[in-house]
Amino acid sequence: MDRKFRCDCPITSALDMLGDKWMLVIIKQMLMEDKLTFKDFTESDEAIATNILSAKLKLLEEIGLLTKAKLPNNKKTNLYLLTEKGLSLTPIIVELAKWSDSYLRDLNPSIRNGEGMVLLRNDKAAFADALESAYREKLAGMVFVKS
Amino acid sequence: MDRKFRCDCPITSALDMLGDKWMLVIIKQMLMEDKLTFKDFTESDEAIATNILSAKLKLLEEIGLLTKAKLPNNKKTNLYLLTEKGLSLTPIIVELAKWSDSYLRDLNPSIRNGEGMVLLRNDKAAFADALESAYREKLAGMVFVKS
DNA sequence: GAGTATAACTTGCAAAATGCAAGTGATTTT
DNA sequence: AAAATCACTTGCATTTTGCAAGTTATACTC
Repeated sequence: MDRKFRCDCPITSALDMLGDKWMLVIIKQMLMEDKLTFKDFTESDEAIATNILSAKLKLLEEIGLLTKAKLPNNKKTNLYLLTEKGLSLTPIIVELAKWSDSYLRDLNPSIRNGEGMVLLRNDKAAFADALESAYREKLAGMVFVKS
Repeated sequence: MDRKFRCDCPITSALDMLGDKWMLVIIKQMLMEDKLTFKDFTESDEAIATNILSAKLKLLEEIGLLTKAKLPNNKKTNLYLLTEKGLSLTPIIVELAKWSDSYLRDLNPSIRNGEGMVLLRNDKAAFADALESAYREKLAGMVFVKS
């Protein structure tokens, strides 16, 4: 029994799993930025170090938020794919985006303000659904072997 | 210029502020557990150390998520109160609760499963509104002096 | 009003998480 | 066969978190 959880509060328990610098960033990259392979993650804007990435991917797999897979004809490259449990973090990520859009621009003026923000502002549930659907469809159109 | 933000992604920027073990836990305690004073926080289930608490409260104030106040007849006790910017984190906290309720019970079976969960499951927006209203009303019924 | 208790901290040090740079071994490409 | 790529690991520096003990100002008690 390793004491992973601080107490019986659902919110604190979620943060015991997700409350750090990287876990939700990695999930976001999978969901919204087409990151699939170890290399993909290392090339992101956030510039995660490979040792941290390795540790966090392992953790995310243990928790059940992602699974590893391979393409049928490639023994080298790993694919990291969101599970249902991982995909279900979408609403949290969307709320983070919305809060940033509304309240964080004065602290970080460089925050992107593109096309996609319009739907987020008008209908965040639709925005979340669109993200989830797009991800599911990507998986549906892919041939891979779970490892 | 201190490099607080990793990049121009809204989600990553939110996590640059909130992505640690304590920031959202403290906000939650204010919003849902009537924590008002330094002492209140030290007595919570999560058992935060006083040095960490002190540092995080300072940070939360700098970011503008809370303000300090005092009761008119008491020069000793500080009150820590959520600002609008802080209160607007409610939807994020609610989504964390909902995710925990749905997906984290097998990893932490001790997660509370009380009365309040029913509304959360049925209508999370109503749940969030109820939390925000209750907090606003508490403030409205209080006499304090902002410091 | 003197002594005790309380609130809100700070300080010093230990432990854990994060970060950087370099290296390794198994594929895959040329 | 050699070179490049991918998915890591290792060693070490830095930062964050955690524990226990102290400090100061205010408030309460007799």
